[in-house]
Amino acid sequence: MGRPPCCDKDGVKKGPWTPEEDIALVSYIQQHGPGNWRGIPPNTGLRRCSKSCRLRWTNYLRPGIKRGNFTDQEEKLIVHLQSLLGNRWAAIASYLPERTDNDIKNYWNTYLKKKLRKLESGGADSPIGSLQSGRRSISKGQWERCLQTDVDMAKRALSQALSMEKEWKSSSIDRSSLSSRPSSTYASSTENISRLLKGWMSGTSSNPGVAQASSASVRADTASSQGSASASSSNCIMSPEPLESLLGLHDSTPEGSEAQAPLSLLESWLLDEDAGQKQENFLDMATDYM
DNA sequence: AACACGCTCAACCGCTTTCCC
DNA sequence: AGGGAAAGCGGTTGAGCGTGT
Repeated sequence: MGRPPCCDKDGVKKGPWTPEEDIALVSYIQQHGPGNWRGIPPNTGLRRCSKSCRLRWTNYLRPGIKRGNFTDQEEKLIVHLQSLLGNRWAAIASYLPERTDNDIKNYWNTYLKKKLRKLESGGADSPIGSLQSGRRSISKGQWERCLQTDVDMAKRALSQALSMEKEWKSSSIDRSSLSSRPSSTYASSTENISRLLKGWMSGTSSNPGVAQASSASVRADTASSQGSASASSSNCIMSPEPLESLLGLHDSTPEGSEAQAPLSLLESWLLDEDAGQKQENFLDMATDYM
């Protein structure tokens, strides 16, 4: 017999979250930060398991989540990364900080997979099609080499990302600097949650690290939607700052350009429609930074 | 207007990995 | 070192909604 499900207890609620539950969860995380998931149900009175709380936060309530249609650039990035990393949605999501792994997974399963299948059977007149057909057109030997290169590439990119995260976590970077995130497109199912988070974000951006304790911080004001990302990295391999640099979300060039250079190259490589052909060029350049 | 069908996406399940004692 | 608990992750499900007939 396997371990019983964590939610397999009497009185544990399942199904869609109510606005009241969302507010209770956000209020708690506002005070204590994300992470101590098992402490949430007993301390908030929520009749949810810790897993459900974590999922609700990371997939829905977390500030900075972008909802709505994926852009062409995001689509291409997902296709590239999926071909590189496989179905490692959390790793892929780390390159798209405003998207959740669940969103990307859903988008892939419901749309991209079908689109690619269609393109494979039909023509390849889209960027994705050209990417895929370009991949297929290379010889077997080249393909095997590319495959190995892909694996190496992914390893290097991920190990670099991980080392950057360590630096970020251990450093005393003012997390409020992350509030340079462009105006958030975050949207919740309820106006209440949206307002709550707006209030929270405006509060923490002026006083980073110190959560505004009262749940009365459900503010109706239309404060700036600039957010503290201190709580938004729970499912990110990379820190938000390098990610934003990677994805061109910053206008300015941050200091420490040695770390930035390979990532910029990675970005151009990932978004390059002739990835198969230019991969080696990238690798040559990338190894100069290793 | 009513029904059937397909699509989307939030949420759950179960397995794996990581952490802590 | 080993075992248990918690967290993380990917696959899957199903309710709700939109669209076509």
